[in-house]
Amino acid sequence: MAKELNKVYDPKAVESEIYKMWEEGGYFHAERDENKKPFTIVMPPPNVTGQLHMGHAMDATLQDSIIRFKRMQGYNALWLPGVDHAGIATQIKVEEELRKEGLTRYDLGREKFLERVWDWKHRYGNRIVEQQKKLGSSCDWDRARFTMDDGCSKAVREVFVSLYEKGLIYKGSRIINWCPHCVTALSDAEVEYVDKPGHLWHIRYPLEDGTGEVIVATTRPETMLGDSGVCVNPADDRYKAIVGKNVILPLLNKPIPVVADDYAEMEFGTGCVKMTPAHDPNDFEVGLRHNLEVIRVLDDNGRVNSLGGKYEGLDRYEARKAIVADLEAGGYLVKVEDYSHNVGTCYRCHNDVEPIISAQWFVKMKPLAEEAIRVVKEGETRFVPDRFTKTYLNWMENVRDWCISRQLWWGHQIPAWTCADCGHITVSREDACKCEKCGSSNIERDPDVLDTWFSSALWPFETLGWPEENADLDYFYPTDVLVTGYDIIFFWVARMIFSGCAHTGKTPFHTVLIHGLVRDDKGRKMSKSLGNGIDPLEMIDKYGCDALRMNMVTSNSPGNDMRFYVERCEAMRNFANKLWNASRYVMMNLGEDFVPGLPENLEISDKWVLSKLNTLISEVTENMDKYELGIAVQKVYDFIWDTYCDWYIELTKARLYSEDAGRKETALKVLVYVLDQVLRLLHPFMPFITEEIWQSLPHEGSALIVASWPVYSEALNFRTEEAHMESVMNAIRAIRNRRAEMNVPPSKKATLYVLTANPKVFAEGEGFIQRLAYADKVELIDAEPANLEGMVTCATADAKLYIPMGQLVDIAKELERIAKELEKARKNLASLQGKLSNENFTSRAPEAVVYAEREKARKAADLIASLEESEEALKKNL
RNA sequence: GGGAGCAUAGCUCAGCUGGGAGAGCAUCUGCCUUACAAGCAGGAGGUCAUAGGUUCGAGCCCUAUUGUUCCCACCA
Repeated sequence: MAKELNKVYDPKAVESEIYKMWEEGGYFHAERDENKKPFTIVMPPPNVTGQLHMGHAMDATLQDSIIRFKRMQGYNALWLPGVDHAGIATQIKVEEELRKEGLTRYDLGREKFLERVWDWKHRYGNRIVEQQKKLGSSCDWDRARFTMDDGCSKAVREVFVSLYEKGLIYKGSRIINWCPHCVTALSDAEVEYVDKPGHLWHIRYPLEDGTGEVIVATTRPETMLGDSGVCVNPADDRYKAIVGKNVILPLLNKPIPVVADDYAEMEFGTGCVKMTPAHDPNDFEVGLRHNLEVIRVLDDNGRVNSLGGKYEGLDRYEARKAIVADLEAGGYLVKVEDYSHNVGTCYRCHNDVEPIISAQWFVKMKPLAEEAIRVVKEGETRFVPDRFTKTYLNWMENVRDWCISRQLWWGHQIPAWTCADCGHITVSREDACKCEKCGSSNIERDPDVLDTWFSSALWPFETLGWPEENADLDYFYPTDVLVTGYDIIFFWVARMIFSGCAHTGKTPFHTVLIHGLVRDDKGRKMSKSLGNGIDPLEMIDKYGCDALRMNMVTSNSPGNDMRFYVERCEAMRNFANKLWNASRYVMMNLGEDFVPGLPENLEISDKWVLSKLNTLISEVTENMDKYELGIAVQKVYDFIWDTYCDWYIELTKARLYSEDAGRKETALKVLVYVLDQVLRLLHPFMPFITEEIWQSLPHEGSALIVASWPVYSEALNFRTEEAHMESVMNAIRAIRNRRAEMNVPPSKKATLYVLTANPKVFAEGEGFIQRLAYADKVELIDAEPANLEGMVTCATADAKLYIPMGQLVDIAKELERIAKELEKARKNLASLQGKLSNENFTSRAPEAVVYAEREKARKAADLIASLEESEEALKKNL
């Protein structure tokens, strides 16, 4: 049974094998089972164009840890994966490929282009999935979905049509965010505002009647080509006389009216604002109120169109230059100020976004937001950490209609057909062939596709077969936890919540676990352009998947960003190695006939470790339940390294090397038992190494991945033995301490005399003290040695230990040290006594706390007494 | 303009329901002690940003301040 194990853990040798074993064993697959409670997580689908990055690693580690924990707890755990078609990103990728062939998508035409994209998807679409497997993700790959597969497409169509029927989707001309580079409309969420240095140009607009002029200020002078008015505040005395008059728009030399509207603020600039209804949302509103002409002067590529007179064809920034120059030459430019302002940029290509009036499709958000607000307010969906509730509600309460049409080819094409004869729009679940109003077959399908996030919003239920009624949907939906970064709360989480509520009548998950961003070691966002990204696959290659996962989950708390340190991978690799070697030690000592199980004749150290393990189990389970993965894993780490390796293994050595087969057997059984339990606790975080070791240990069941999660057992609580063991350990620490101070190497052994009020405890601990405190012999004594010459003393709360060190001991120095220790102990006691003599404390603090303080005071007093005795005795020897 | 996070050892961060502060890395000392030098044993290093307050007791709760990061918002 015991395999020959390498001295150094080699992740590469085991990871792919273990993963294959899991996959072939079908452990990732979840089938409906009415006898088990389901636990479902849907994976945020990575872009089909995606390359695995640290964000994925974070996402996957958290989700996989949770799903593995739940699976071990006996839930029917389903982690549902999939891939997103990623409209713009994918289309751009394929267009780039085409460009290398000297082609554009227009050369191919829509149909051929889409074939090309599908072709690309079939070739490269699986790459991200293969990379995810390297992270150890235990997803149900059999159920993997794609946002453009037939089922999802059907769901999208159903949602679009039903919202349209309810009047919650409409087509209208609005000011939208237009990206001239991607040549499509964007939603508000897809615009990133960046503070950019710019200018404020003050321009003179003469009155038509020659009686004066007004001066307007603008950050975007090129938009003046589309000006159709000037606005002043109705309460502004300076301009009351000119309201209703016309001013002459410079360069174009045309009259435009002066209107009065509250929108113009008297304090800002001159109090006059130029109105460009086609290129500014506020101006558009003002224009509606005052019947101003809407003059769109930029085309889809951001160039001035035919309404721009001599500037036609110029790019918006070239036009700006030309116009400013002409204004200056014509004497219209009053002044130019430096001015920093917020510019909207496209979240995909980072070019400046242009507000443009355009006919687009929108989702009416207010009615949908109501329920989405309610479910969160009433706790049906809860954010972890809680503070993101506010972020979410704030957004949802102020949400504006969602622009969902995109001028792309790759995506779900809008199921709307416009009739060329009567102009009616037919929206239909089935492809329409004639106008539903006039019956004409002269209809044309809307060329636009839907925002990628429109289909992502349906992810939790479209992946389970919605809109078909089916048993899987009933069983696994609503899902349980959604894990994602705070950067896509608006894009995705919010939209899933309102979509789930609207279409299934249920909030799609009860918990949203939010994590932060993974940054580089200088705290910068990892990005392609900075070149500071660290490749998770490279880390896996170097340190192993488990080490990378541990890096993600330790020293990290929900919602907070983390910096990625390669050193931490190294530290976690070391931890893996530590566990590996501890296991190797255990297995090396197992005989062929070893039978696992908890033995009857437990010794003090066994009870100590079992009791500690028991506490660990209950704490870790509690932490996991509260999604405190970082805290949970830290406790397991500490237990394995400190409790199990540094202490328990050392404590068992005397028995393992002894002739007493019975005692050896007991020790081994406990060693194996505790190791088995601790492997289970660690498995969600370090799945590979734990499975590999577990498989080598004697075990019941096929695999650790489906082994049961440890449970707290009252029968394994050994409080008294735990305390006794700790008191022996304290003595060992005290001696090691003294020896280290005196630079005595371990090889130099000495006899040890122990004077204690608890001889029974120390008699039981004799062997430990001898072995771990480097004594050649331990003797219990019942009185202070008469001669303390050459004797080192160590005092703990319940024991005094004497080590004859001959020449090494300088009595004067010993006295000095004892004096120092005494001072410290007295201070400590004084503070404890102060507290205990405080009536307020003893009466108001919880009993357990008061009791603990009394115990501390008692121990401190004992220590002082003991130190004083030593001091006295040593003085005699001076 | 609104909202939020963060400020703890030299560095990066934990610290769960308030009971006298921890880890990793770095550093210093001594060890190849037959699982592990990717290790063992020991040490040094913190007015928990500042000032108040609540409490028997505050890193943790409240208020204000400073610094810093982020999100949201249509002031030309």
